[in-house]
Amino acid sequence: MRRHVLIFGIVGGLLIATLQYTEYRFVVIEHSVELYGALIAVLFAAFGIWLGLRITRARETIRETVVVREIPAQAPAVEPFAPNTASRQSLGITARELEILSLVARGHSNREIATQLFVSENTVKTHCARAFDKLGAARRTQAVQRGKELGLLP
Amino acid sequence: MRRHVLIFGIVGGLLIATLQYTEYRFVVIEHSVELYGALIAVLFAAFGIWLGLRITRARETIRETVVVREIPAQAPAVEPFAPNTASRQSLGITARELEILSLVARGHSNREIATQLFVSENTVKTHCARAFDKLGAARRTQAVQRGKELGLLP
DNA sequence: CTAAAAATCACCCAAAAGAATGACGACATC
DNA sequence: GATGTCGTCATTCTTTTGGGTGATTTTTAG
Repeated sequence: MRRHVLIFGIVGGLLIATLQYTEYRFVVIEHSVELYGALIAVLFAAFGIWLGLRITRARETIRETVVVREIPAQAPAVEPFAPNTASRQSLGITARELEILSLVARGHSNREIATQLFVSENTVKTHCARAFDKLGAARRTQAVQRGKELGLLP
Repeated sequence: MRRHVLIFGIVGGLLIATLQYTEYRFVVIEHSVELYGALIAVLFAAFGIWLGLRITRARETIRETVVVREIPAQAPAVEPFAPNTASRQSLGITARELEILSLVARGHSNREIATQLFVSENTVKTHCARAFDKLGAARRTQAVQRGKELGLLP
């Protein structure tokens, strides 16, 4: 959070510096204002996207405590799977760990998972390691197997 | 979380103010290039945030419909399980390959499988590689997943 | 506000897994 | 006898995983 401001400050400072520089450099020589504008545009667009993603990601984690409600459950059609919260909590497996675990179970590599969740591969590995530890698994295939046994995975 | 936006707004405002200030200070030119730049900057930043929100919204809605029912964590009744011979043969997967595959699915390592079947680890790897190829899998977890989808594995 | 829990990331190292070859024998079948 | 499939094994090399440790940041709970 403080880092965001810091980064923003730095970028802003650089931007201003660039502004002044380009002012002296280009404007006098009547260079393209469009290029200059486009540069800032791209810069800020990228920053905006990044910020937007960050914001929504924060909101998603809050959302986690949502719906767990009983339902008639008569249609086994496309079985909407709900992980067994009891065994999950008794093992101390966090929601995030389970999320990664389910992606592992779908056959994704750590790198793929990292890309998909917008985190670093190292983070995925950390989550994996902790989940494996809590499940008493030495391999991901074993973890998946255990997870299914415990009703944590579909 | 929403503080991000707030801070972003404030800093943005400050930036614009600064730009205008520097304009009065430095500019001897008729248009304010900075103001122009800042304008697109803000515009694109907003666009970026909007885009970020939009990108993640799709994922969120999916996530929301997920949780519906708890599943009893009890093991499925001891069913014999007969592997689907049709899809097995149509893929050209041999019995031996399926045998190794099922051990992979149970979470065993190549070495363990090799020991268990009295063959070399290299042999296991070969069988694995061929099975993965026939299943179109790049990883063992993926192969297991596909195998279950196809009814080859319990 | 503060303390605890969770999530994030980095680094190093070792082990496992996988890809790409090539090879050899057993066996069935035509 | 030639052919083809299958199971077996080796070698080399690259990638992926996993273990261990420590650190920072964010979130949550009290």
